[in-house]
Amino acid sequence: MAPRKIRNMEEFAAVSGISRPTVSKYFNDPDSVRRSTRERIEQALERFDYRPNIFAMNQNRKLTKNVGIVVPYLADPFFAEIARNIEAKCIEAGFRPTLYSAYGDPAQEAEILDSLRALKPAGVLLAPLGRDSDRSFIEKFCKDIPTILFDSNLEGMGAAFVGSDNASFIEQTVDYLCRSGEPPAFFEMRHPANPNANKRRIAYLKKMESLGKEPRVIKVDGRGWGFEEIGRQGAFRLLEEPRLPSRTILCSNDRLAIGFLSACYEKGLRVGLGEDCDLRVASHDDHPFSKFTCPSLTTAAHDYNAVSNRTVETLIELVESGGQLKARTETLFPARLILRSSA
Amino acid sequence: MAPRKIRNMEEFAAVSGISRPTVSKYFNDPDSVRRSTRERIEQALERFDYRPNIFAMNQNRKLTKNVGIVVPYLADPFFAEIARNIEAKCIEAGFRPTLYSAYGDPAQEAEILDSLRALKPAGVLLAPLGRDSDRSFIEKFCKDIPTILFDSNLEGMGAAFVGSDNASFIEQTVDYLCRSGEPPAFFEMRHPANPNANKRRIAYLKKMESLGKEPRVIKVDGRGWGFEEIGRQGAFRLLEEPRLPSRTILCSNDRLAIGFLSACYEKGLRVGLGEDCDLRVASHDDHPFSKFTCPSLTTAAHDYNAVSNRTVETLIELVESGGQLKARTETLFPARLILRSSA
DNA sequence: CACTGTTTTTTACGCGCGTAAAATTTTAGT
DNA sequence: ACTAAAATTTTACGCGCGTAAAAAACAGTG
Repeated sequence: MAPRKIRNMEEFAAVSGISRPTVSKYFNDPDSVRRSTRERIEQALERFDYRPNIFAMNQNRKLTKNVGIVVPYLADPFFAEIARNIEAKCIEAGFRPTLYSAYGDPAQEAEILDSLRALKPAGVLLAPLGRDSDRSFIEKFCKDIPTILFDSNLEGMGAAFVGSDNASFIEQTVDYLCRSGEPPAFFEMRHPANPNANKRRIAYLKKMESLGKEPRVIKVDGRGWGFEEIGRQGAFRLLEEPRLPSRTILCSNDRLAIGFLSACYEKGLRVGLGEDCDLRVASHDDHPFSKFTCPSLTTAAHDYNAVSNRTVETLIELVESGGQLKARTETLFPARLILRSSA
Repeated sequence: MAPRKIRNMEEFAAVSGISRPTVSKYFNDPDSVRRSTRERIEQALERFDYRPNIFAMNQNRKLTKNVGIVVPYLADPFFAEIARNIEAKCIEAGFRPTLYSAYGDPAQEAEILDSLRALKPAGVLLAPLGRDSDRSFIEKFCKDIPTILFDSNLEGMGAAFVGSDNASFIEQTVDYLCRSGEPPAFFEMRHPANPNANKRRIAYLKKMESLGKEPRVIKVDGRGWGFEEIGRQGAFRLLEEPRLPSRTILCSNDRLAIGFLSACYEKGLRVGLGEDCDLRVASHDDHPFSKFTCPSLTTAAHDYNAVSNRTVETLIELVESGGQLKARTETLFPARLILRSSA
């Protein structure tokens, strides 16, 4: 017998000896049909390879299984890594995630959300651009589509926020640096796009104060998402000055630090915590490459796994409660200090 | 007057005073309707914000504007970067690209292609996993769906292949290294997943022979996509041996080189081309971070722009010719040598 | 003006499935 | 064996749009 091509659910229902609406119910949720029915469908599924037409499925469904994951810049390994985690967990939970990147452009971010709207997603996991985002646009979007913010928070928007506790990052790095040597100066971009950067600066100032040390903030110019180059140029300018504010530099994030280290190397400066070293450099994020910098970077790590787990768990809650949570929650995971050679 | 919500094309056609089929034609291709008609539609489009329902659109359309972009590992900045380029160019050309990553897993690659099939894409741009790919599966897919391979070739599959000329990479780096010092040993993974790696080894052997130099291939163990770590561990083992095959190391790709450099740094070896240096290290790909390694990496750069342009151009040809090209073409772009400090 | 070829509109149908309501069967419980 | 509850099937409709075919409007000729 030649198992002819199954063209639609009608035909598949026929060959499996079940009515089409029940088959439809099965594909919507396999556990919503009787066990014996389910087995019969799955047997038929092995003999004939049939998949429901996605477009027809979603056309009339109130709620799809689509999930949009939106990040600000996918070519940044940090976001690539967290997107990878979240994507895997969405699939595990039975969703159909699709990945989008705004590539630093607010117009593209808005365009993504607009086309996402058309996909009737069960939920959207959004790591917004931050300062550059069109806030009122995003606010409107969050009201229409169940959205969870992650990584960077926009006050009050979305059903929940899941991210890392910036204060915890700073407290651990500053604490360690102060215990082990000279108090750090804080190295950051003058106009950071990401709100986390501001939280980190504030946390730095507060922590230094609580330790009774004088804070020093170094602001470097530069725009866009080429953080390494910005850190590098900023380091060159800083290192040309007659006196450094401190011989211990705490970068706002690892990508700046990567650039900073490359400038130090080029200048012939030794970075590390030995007596013979000229500088100590530490940072935050535990960027996938921070293990391979020269020297390897002392940093504070995100709990990637916890953030992505919690984000997807919250998504599931949100979907199951019909797109509305009782209250907007903000979950912040603490950092883990990673001691390497640079400080 | 309160412009009430437009629910569907029917209503939009009514308020714009045009028949629905004509409106449908407009959305399919704005130039397919009379100029005056087009203007009337576009005026109405400004007064009422209406977007056709994607699911309903694609359900009956023979050919959608969807394009799938599939890469083997999106958290690898090289693929993130090329995906970014290709995505932008697809949008420019009027397609709706969606990005997928197999994350090194052949099962996931197959799953992506399967779900892509359901999206009736106008075309698929596929950078396959390579050695790990389920070849017969991909072959079947290419027969059903217009597919263009990029970055890494699978003999005879797809309508065309666009990538970089591995021989050109090797010839330039080997040539330069031989002119400027000791001939290089070639450093690679024992079981590279990517077919480009094999082409590079073969090109290395050939080029060395043509220069009358003795080739030396160093193979390091390790699996998966953590190339930096593999390069690093391989370097440690290599550097422990009493004698190196050469004091000039040519890595198969930049990510291995990044790991190699980090091992050198940790061992206290100076890498560069000065008299006082212990080693020279060069590589291939011009990875986004290769500018920031210590020392900065001498490498051969892909012509990202040419590859992504040509890929999308070929896609357009393919779509316009109805999913079939006269002959399968293979386009290879030469490398550009980037001289930095490591060699 | 009639004549011809091209757009546009009208009309009509179908895509593949979700889903609601009513009729029927199965299951669980006593 | 009987009954209420749960699951399934039947029936029927509609989603929003693509698209083919026929009719009508239009533009360009002589």
